[in-house]
Amino acid sequence: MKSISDVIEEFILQQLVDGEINLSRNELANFFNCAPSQINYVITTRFTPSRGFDVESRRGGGGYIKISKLSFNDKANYITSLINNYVKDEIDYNNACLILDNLLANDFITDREYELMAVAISNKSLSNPIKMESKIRAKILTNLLINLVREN
Amino acid sequence: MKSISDVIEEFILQQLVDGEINLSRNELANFFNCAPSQINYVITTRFTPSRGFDVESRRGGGGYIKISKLSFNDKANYITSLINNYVKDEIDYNNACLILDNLLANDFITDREYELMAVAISNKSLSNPIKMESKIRAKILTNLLINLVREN
DNA sequence: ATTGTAAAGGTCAAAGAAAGTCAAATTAAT
DNA sequence: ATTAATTTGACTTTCTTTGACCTTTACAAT
Repeated sequence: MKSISDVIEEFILQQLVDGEINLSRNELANFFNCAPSQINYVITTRFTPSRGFDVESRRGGGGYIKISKLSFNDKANYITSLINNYVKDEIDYNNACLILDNLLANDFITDREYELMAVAISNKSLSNPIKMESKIRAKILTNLLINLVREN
Repeated sequence: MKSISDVIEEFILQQLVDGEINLSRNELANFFNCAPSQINYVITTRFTPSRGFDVESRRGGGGYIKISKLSFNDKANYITSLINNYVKDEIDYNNACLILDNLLANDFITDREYELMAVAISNKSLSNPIKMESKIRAKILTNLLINLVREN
């Protein structure tokens, strides 16, 4: 059975098609017949920055909760700064993995994607001393495929 | 003699005709009048990846166990044959993409994963004439990251 | 200007609801 | 008679729900 939190999440998501909504915590709680704090729970667990959302709110009379989809640019900036500050034009495998860890922790990539990326840049993939593109690529691709096969 | 585990296995298998089921561990245990952990036992012994099943679950309120059949029969063989027959030790970008197309068409990878893989092996990632691993890797990683930024 | 009050929303911790783990006890197979 | 497979249950971990109490804000009365 779907939890009430899931239902609320879906509901909010639907309203979010335009990129932004303003909602009233109490009204929403009332509508779904739940504790007002449940709305906070849904927001803190599902509408996190790492999932690409931004939330602002105001208390008191005429208070509100505004949820907006993170614009591309925020995410882009974050990743761009990773590129500029950490990757630069040279990086070893372990430091590269630290970056992947970071991406994963921020929910920018899934576990599977993490694996794909890690494999693509692994020493195993790159240990070809010859400069022929196609050979290197073949190795990378082979390792990506093996990774898919390995599963679990 | 048929054990209760066998019966539960059959039951699950029946529901699985559509390729996927969502079940509640407690309900099932209740239905079969067994310990909840027996469901785990059945799952870990019978619905393993190597038998072609994937299992995911969630705890807490609204928790569930989702079992799904891997859509392709012998995924490993299939992919291995791709490696052996098409990739070999050299492959150009366009042919590599044909393989990715194939994987995508078979639902072995998501759109995002397709992108990641394509970027990893793109000419852009590999056009470094120098044989220094770290530089090549940095390029690949950078392109993977840029790809993430582009997304959507 | 100051203060009081009601109307929001915020926090946090306890209770509840699932599922997971592990190992002991039992049962089946060889 | 051993070994392997199954069954059970106590204990753990994770996620959700609820409620009591806190803080901020707008507005009206002084």
